[in-house]
Amino acid sequence: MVNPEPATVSATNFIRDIISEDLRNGKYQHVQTRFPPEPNGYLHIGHAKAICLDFGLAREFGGRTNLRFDDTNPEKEETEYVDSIQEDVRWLGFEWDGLYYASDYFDQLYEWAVQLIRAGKAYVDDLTADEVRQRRGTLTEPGQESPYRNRGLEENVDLFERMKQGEFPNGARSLRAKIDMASPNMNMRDPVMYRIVHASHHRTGNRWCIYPTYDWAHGQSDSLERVTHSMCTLEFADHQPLYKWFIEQLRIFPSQQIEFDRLNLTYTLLSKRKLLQLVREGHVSGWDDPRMPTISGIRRRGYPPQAIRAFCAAIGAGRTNGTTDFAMLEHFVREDLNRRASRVMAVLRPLKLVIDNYPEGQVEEMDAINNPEDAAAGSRRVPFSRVLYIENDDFREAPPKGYYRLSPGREVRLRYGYFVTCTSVVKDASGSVVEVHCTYDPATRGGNAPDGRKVKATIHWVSAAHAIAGEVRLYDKLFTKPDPSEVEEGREFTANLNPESLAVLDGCRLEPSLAGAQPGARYQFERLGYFCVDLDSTPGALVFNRTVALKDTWAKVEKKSH
RNA sequence: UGGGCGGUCGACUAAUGGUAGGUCAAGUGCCUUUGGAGCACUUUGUCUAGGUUCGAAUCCUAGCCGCCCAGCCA
Repeated sequence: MVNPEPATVSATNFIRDIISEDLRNGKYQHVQTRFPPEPNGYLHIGHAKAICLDFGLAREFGGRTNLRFDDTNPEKEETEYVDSIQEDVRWLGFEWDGLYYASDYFDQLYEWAVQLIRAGKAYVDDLTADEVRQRRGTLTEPGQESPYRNRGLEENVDLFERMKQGEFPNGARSLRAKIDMASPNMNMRDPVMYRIVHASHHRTGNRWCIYPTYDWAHGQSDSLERVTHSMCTLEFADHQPLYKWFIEQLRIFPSQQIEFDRLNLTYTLLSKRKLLQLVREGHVSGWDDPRMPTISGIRRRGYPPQAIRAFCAAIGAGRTNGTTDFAMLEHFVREDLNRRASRVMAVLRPLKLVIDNYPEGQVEEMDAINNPEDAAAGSRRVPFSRVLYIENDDFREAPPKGYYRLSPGREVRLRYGYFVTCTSVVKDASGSVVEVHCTYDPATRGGNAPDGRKVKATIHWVSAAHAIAGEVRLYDKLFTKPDPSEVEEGREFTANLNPESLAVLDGCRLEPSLAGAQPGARYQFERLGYFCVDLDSTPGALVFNRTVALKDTWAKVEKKSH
């Protein structure tokens, strides 16, 4: 097979070990997982790691995975996000077994809350959020109990019912679990279960004006779905005792939570809040700007889902906080595209090349291999003629040491064309080279010299008369610092934005086979990088995004000599 | 400072008391009709100090360092 599907998850990780053991010793008979995003933003590469774990591990053990939207906060959540999340999960290559919303469980949650009240385990508090905060205590000092903590059962039930009926304004009262204000675990200091929010919910409309907090809804939602292994990120480890407390009080199905480390990437921000800020303030064109680490952004950038999965498998999952090199992600993108992308020739910064001894008006169709990594990809024909465009970078009037490409008197190979030798240049008034003249050796057709002589460089080209025009967008890192959140006092992370993260090249020249290329199609522009057709393309005006550049040894050498 | 969770090459990750291995990055060479790809090789690591053991990255003790928690966000 040309493109073997890489493993969805790494050969081993501690979560797999736990699941295997749970199945072996009978703690659970099956595997049920869930991916529980809040629909308040777009999914990003960090979520991809969680998705690969949630869906990948369940798939591996013959289990099931639900997609559940944790929509407990009507003020932040929108249908737009629900739609994008589903699209992104599918694009990554996964399909859910059940599609649920935490809001599906609002009635059950309410009923259970009443049950806890009647059991003396929850109470309505009249304190405001500020007052609750003042009494919470600190990391080292216990909190104080609310004066409303011990009011009567019936009064609690009545008040809670009236909260639901909408008798009180936002924030006037809350329902709190009655646990332990002196607990060293802040989550156990009578956490809020319900707050009053008179806001319309994207699914339940105006039916409710009290909404469960995440802590109250999450564990019970898992339990209702019979989730066996509930994976989440490390910061929720402190909440586990609370979830267990609820489950024990209610005597419901015990889901097991397993925390793993969040993905961090160099030069990348993975905070929904900051990503939203980039969008709102117009630093990027939208959630799907190809520079964004969102799934929709990297999709538009041209990253293949297989590459994302291979990357997630490679980084694994553990419990140590770290930061993965962005280069690791790019490696998997290149590795995937190298095997699958068709090669074409495109000249981004055109320089005219005239072959003086090539017959005027003659056109030859040269055979070009579509993908040297995949014989099945076949070949195509590329028109060759007397006037070509070559890459501006591929000619130097005064070549530095180690530069192999074209320069006066030097012979190079035109890929799939002929050997040409530079004879002269034409300059404009300012002294820059605008045209290069050469002669070609007719015996080298296709790029082979019968006499066996070698050239040190092969450069790409397009025939001036046959090339089609196109726009190419060159993307670079969005931030200049490995840790974009590292800023001087009083500055914002936006100060680290890379002003050169986008360079738009107009007037690029593409080989004619690219005419009609469809949005999303991926190619390798030989010697330059991987590019994909952007959504902004129209039939007559192609736009390409640079997905990732090819590794460039020469650039490295040149940089070192400076 | 109370509680929770962690510390293995520069980065990510294996080794589950028995040879510290893989991937990325970096470097060197080979090869090449992409300065791509591929191939070969190289450099660098168990936080510290004690202890248990024939044997410790792994177990114990004590330190040190890092991350998380004081939203009616998730």
